[in-house]
Amino acid sequence: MAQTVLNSRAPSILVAMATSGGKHPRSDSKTKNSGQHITIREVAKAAGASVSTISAALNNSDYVSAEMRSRIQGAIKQLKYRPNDLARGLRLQKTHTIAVIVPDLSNNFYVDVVRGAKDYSTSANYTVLVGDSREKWDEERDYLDSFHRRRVDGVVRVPAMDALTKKMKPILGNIPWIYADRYPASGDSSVGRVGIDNVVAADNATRYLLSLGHRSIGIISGDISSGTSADRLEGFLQALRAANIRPDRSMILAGHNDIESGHKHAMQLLQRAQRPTAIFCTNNMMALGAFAAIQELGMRCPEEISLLGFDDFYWSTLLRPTLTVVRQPAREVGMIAARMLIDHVEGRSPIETPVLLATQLIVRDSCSPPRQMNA
Amino acid sequence: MAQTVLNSRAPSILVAMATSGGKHPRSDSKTKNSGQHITIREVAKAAGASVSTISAALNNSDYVSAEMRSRIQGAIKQLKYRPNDLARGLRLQKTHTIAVIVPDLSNNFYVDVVRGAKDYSTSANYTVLVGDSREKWDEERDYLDSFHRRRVDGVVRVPAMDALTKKMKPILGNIPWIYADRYPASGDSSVGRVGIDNVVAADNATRYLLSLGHRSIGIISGDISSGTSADRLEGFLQALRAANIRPDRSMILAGHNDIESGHKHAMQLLQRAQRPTAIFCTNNMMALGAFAAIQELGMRCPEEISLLGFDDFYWSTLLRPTLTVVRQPAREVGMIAARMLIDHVEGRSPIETPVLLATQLIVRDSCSPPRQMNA
DNA sequence: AATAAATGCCGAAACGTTTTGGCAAAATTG
DNA sequence: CAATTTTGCCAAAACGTTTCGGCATTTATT
Repeated sequence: MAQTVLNSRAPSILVAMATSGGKHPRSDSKTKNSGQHITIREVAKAAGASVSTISAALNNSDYVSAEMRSRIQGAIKQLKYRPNDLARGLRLQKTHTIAVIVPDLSNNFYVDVVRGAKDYSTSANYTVLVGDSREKWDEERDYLDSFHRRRVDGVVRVPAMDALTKKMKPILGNIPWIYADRYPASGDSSVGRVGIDNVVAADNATRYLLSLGHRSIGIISGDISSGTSADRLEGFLQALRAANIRPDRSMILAGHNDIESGHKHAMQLLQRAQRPTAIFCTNNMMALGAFAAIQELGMRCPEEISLLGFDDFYWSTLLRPTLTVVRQPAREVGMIAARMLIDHVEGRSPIETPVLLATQLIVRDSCSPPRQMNA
Repeated sequence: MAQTVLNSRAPSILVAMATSGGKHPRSDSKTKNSGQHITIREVAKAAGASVSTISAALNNSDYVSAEMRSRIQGAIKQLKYRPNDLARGLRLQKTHTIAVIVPDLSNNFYVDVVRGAKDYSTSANYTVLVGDSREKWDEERDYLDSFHRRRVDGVVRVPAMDALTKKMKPILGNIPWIYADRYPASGDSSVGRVGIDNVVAADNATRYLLSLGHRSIGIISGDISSGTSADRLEGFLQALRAANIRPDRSMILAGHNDIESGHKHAMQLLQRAQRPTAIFCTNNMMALGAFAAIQELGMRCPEEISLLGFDDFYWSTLLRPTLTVVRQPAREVGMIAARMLIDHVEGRSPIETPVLLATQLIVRDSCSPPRQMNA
């Protein structure tokens, strides 16, 4: 058992032999096909039929006699024939493929969006390609470009945070796309968008905090180039106004939807002389950052500070305290996005857009009434 | 069970739904191309050159004059031409694409594997397709089939747990594949495999528990149809033997690498009359399940029970206690798998296989010396 | 200056499918 | 039984690239 143990750093590249030999070794003289894969042509030969008949049998339409059909099946099985989707897509001018690009696959919310899109697509006989931009426009652009070159039939897009102002038409051309979850404040769109009703979600969440007695609430929201973040902030403010509380601008911080900015801004809020009694984070990563900040400062949650997050994790209940969050129907967002996109692609009449799904406030342990003011 | 479609109020965008009319508007009578995308042919026309010259310029090889080249660039930019990778792949009999299939994208370990593979591939001018089998062979097979039909140049495979006995050749044909992380006990392989040295990783981890004074250690390992799990169990036993401890078979439980089986088996271990003082879980999901079980039973960790896991999470430090784990270089596993696969695809001489990377024991708070026996 | 070689470009043939129009034979009709 | 339709199959033309062999020019070599 010769086991090579490589240091993870080891860059050792064992190099190149001659690339391609001068001669192309044509081994089989029987069939014209030179290479790797068996083609419909070889199936035809084996079944004693013509190429077009094989194709007809494959797309089981048309007139193919039962006998011929079974002969073809036999040949296919025996040769282990697999259709070439490149050729198919080229000829058909249709790939039966959609792409889904999300900003962060390590965020389970987006994994669920992807899975939703995948499941719907599968049921509609489409396959999906997934991209993971890691919140970087450059990566997103590269993915979109690649999707374009592969001629996907459409894309479900959750833009990276720094990509919200980018124009899509130059990148995607005629390929339709739909926004899921996030969407740009500027209304560049193609098929529409699906997400949640961010305003009412944030409004409800904030009302919950108010109902507990909180009057001084900090919010760590996303960048307002995102319509999503803007809406959540809007909902927050709306709830405050409804309760006749004047929002304190210094309590409103714009993060970047990642752990770091959640942490940074929570630190900032918590170390003020007049600190809030509750913090509302408008996405899950920032909530995690805030959670960490609270732990670091040794503050007791929820006794000293309440924390309200967005999006649920499957491991939310393992944290102490367990996290109270606004749960979004991630999977449904993905499913509906895929559905709308595919409907559009297939020329079916579109449903109204934007589609806004309802959220749910999952009350757990991280929020409680604030301590007495002078405690 | 979210409520669906609530359009209620249209917040920012009223969105014109001017999508496709019933008729297909054939606007351009000039070019032969009927449809969506601009082709190299139209670029040729615009640049006043032949198709083959455009191609030559594109693959910037060959003899193309500077003047012609810039004229072509101009036409490309103006028409927003994007090469069609379907046609390209068909002609070239090579897609410059590899696929990566992992069993669970909601497990961050695999996200990192994917990202590693993606980053290496990008640097080598390959793109990657990712599949997420959710631990189900059926889904994995469908993905592999799709990859085959797309004629990917190779696949990095982390098999689903119930897929370890399946033969690949019938599915993938001549497409080469490499195992990453998990591998089947039966040595069906193509390019080789890359992972960690599971035996020594588990051995080291176990020795650590022994060094703390634990003598009664439960292990929740994966199914032994997985070579990976078998190796980890082997390392565990090896460490016990080296310490002259006779392994207690009833302390060895085979889980399924998911939260549920971690939970179930931990419950079982913890509710025995003679319960272990430490539990070793050989993957991260099972560790989480065990963690939950401990919390549920209201046991104090590490005082009453030590817990040692596999794989790190980015949020491991948010749990209380923080988790002591064996950290695997997930990203490197992905990178090296991609490297070996691409090397193979391009006919370079392969490095020795299997490639086994070193792990690291991350000591945090979930393990401590056991309480006095009679406490 | 005559020849050879390099340069710059092009037409046509693939790559593996699907589709269209056609052609026989069989089945149906009058 | 003749005329028609249906059935079963096939050949060839696309789809958008790359590559191979040519063919003119120009440039280099005697």
